[in-house]
Amino acid sequence: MHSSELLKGTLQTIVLKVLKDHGRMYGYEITQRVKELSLGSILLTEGALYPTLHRLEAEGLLKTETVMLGKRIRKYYTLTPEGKSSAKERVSEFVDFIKTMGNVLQVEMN
Amino acid sequence: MHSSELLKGTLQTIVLKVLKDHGRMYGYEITQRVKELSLGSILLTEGALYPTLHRLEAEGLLKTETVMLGKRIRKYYTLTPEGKSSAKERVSEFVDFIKTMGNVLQVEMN
DNA sequence: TCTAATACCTAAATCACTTAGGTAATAAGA
DNA sequence: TCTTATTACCTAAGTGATTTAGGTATTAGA
Repeated sequence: MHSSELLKGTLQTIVLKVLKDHGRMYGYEITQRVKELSLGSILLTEGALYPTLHRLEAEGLLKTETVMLGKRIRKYYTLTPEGKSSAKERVSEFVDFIKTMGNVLQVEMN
Repeated sequence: MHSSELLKGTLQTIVLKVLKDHGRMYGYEITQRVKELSLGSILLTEGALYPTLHRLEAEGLLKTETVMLGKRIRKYYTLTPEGKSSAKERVSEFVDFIKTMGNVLQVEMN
């Protein structure tokens, strides 16, 4: 049961931060890791994930490494230096956003 | 006005909760209140707000009262009982979402 | 053996929100 | 007093991230 509407706009932040914390990862692995970390509540769809990975790569935030496992292709993604600072920036943006929302909604979040 | 992308999906929650906390309000007043509470970082656009108010009303979460101030129209919105429970539900959904994001992004939010 | 899971991908459709208008009354300022 | 800013409502076309709905193919498990 994922928080559908609220999740919008967070995909890039999630991908960048998860890659920052776990290092080299491939697409499918990211979906599984996020599922784990969110206790099953965030299920990234591949239709959103892959285009996002490609976009982040095109923007120079990620670099790829294609590996063959037998006959199966696997594309590993790693943060570039710009990707790392972008990850940090996006997370702090998110934290700011949460603080602001805490004020607006008058809720304590801890 | 920073976190534009992150704000998506939060408009209904904001409107419902602000109305719950402040009682009877009109559209323009909501934009001003949210601006205040967010210290200027959340500026609701009227193009998003008014259709949202109309939708919430159509769904039975808000009821309206039109008042004439001299020659000027003002439409006050109040939560219906369903609106009140919906506000509570959406806020707790948001809090859950934040907790989940805290786990995924590995950040403490307090 | 055949289904589930792994693993990559694209593209049309969706829909909340932005952008860009519109009308009009009132307050403030030059 | 004229003009601009602010208040106050509204709609509709365009945008763009995400969903939905496909596609291909390998490997593990029942």
